[in-house]
Amino acid sequence: MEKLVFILDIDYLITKDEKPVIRIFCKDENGESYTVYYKNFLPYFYVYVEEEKIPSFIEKIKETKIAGAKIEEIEIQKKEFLGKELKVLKIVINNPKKVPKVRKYIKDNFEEVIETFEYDIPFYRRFLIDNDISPSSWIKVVGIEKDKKILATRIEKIELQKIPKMKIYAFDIEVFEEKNSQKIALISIVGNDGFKKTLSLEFGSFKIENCEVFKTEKELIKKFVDIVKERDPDILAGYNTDGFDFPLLKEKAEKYGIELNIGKENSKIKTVKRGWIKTFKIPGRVYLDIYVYVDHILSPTIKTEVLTLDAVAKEFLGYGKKEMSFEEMQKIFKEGKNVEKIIEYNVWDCELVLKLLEIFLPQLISLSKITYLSLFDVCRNTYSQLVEAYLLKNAFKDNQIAPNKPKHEELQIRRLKTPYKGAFVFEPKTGIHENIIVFDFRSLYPSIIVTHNISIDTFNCEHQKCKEENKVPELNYHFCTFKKGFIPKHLEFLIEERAKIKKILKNIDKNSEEYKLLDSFQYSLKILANATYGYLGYIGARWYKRECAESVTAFERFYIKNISEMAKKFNLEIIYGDTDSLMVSNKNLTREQLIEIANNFLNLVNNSLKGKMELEYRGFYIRGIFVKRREKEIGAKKRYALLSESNELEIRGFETVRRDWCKLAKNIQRNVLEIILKENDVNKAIDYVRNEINKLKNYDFKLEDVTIYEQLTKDISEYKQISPHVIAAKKAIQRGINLSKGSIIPFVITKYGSSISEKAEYVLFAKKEDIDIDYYINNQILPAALRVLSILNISETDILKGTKQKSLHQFFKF
DNA sequence: TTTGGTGTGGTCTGGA
DNA sequence: TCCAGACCACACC
Repeated sequence: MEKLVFILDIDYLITKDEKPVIRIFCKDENGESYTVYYKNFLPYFYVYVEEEKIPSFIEKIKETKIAGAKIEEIEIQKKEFLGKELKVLKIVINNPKKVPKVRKYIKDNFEEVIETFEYDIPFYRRFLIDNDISPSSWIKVVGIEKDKKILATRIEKIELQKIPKMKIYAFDIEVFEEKNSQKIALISIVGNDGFKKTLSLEFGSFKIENCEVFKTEKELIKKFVDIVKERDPDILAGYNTDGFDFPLLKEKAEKYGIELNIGKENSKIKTVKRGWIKTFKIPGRVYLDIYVYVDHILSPTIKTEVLTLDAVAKEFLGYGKKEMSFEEMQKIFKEGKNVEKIIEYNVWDCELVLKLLEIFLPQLISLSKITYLSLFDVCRNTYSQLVEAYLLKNAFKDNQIAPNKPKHEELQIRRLKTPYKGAFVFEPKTGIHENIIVFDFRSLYPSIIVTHNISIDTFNCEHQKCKEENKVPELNYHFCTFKKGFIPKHLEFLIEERAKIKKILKNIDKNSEEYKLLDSFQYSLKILANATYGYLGYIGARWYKRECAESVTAFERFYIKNISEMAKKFNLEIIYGDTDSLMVSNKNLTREQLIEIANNFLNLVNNSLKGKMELEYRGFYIRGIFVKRREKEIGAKKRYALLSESNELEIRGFETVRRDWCKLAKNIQRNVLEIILKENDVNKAIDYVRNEINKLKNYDFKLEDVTIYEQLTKDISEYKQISPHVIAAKKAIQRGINLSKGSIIPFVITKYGSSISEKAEYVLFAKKEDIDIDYYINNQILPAALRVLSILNISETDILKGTKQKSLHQFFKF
């Protein structure tokens, strides 16, 4: 028979005779689930042996058992390794689990073995790569079917864009804390098929639809297991379920002797260690913890400073969680009144996860298609791992051998290298400027890599021509111009695919499914393209090449300085610029004149740029402010605010956009910027700040307004300098709060203590009366406000004592 | 074993 | 007591 199916998850089994069977969980067009078994694929790795000793080496290892594994086949292959041809032996063995041992044995026991390669690629990925099958795509399976199980004799990839309807379920657990013990009080499960259920322990009496009450945790967990098995979702998702819900569920299940066999075919969940992070595999289902995806991939591109479900939902959906504090919830549990409210809250969390998944799943699927990683892996990987997976898959296609991951020793060497010189940042012209035009290079780093063919295999080639025509500025490096490098080749593919998709997107309905899918695809391509430069300089990378990363920034400096010189020739004054952007202005020109000149400049620049390089017009700004560095006369880089023509403020670097300043100071600074840039009214700004300070003095504020958030970036014992947030954390830990490396500490500064650190207190244990008003005036509000106002010659005294109005007309032209 | 370098600014720390 | 430098967090691109 023949069957068209969509791959959801993939793993393998080992038969009794120690042979692997690839197992693919999938769905057909009608939404029916199938499991495909495929036996015709064996694990292997490569051995690089001194050429003249190849025959004798083969003789020695052939037909022997090594480290308990059988060698099935040895094949001599010609491959390419970092630009050089390499003759290697492909060693095929019977059992994927034995690959590390066999490899180690061969490496350790045969002198003629120079190196071993590709021994650490997970078997499921090896299968996909070698057969050019991407997960999250359609395949045609040929074989014998019985009870939705297919024993496949052949598997072929099929190009098809659509995605079958999937059964997606989200779950969430709430706990009840009592006498140092934690009980699972509630589990809600919500599906995209309309299924909705809450399992609850007994708390007083309440009646609510779709809720089932249990006397014990044990019964409750059992029911959870039953529901998952019975509803049989394709995808099971949650928010921070790797870190909280599943570890708790596992602990309790073990305690009560319940089997968490919620996988397909009754298989049990497995704990998987990824580095020092634990996660859980549910065989046959796609288990996604979207918090991990947000944390690893989305966090740098989103605005919110905390990654709670509430904040992330607000950013992507426009609405957040239902309101309920932990304390309130515990009180409700304890008193057994109003439990409905918690159930509603808990179910809503699941709904949010489902809603977020509508946005994230297409992205995950796209990334999975590009990298050949499973959805499970894509969801939990970091940038470097995504880039590496993409390169790994393409290495096979190009007959390249992948470099090995650096071992401990190599890592040490790489770590010790001093950082290389990075991007160029202009010193801003301080003050308020009017009529500002901003340009930036479109995807600068990817463009440089492609245009200058920056790659390990093209680095410092022998050709004289390349030395002359593709030399790196400031450095004694050059890159080959005859042969396309491995990295630029595949980076260019990403850029071009993205351009194609963006073109298509222009002509389709923004609300259509197709648009969402393609838009996610182009976004995924962008993520990978932008991460490639960083990957080259990442010490943990297989394709690490410091000189390549160094060359990219050298070209960056060359280009940005070049165009700034050209801009000057056009009578454009350089206000500021950072890495790939340039801000220009000219006091003596009108808006229209300026835009015309800018266009001429842009044309000239783009005509002179080659390859993928392109300068873009980002926008015209009515006004902008650039401030000075603290106690210094020079302009502060990376701190400015621009007012766009649509009257919106774009604020960069200021305290307003930082997490480690209290809301009060941040709001005041933002409003000062608004008043200055929009209304041009300095006196109003001064009055405003003075008034806010008075409000503070009168205790007219909320505790959350004065809360400062800072992260514990290391283990608490590792701190050499005890900062306020560290003290606050220490105090909180003593009082039983669970805080560790990675926690974000909300704290306030109180009156009690001599140093600021001593005065720091975890916000939960502070009251309004404890607040050190002077600290907030002198160390929060005033610095934040004066950062902006001092550029207009306003001083602390002007705000605190000054009653006379400043005449400031000289700063503005009307 | 959490892509890169550049940059600002607060607080602490220890020696003058 | 003062101050420079170290430490630390977080932003920009």
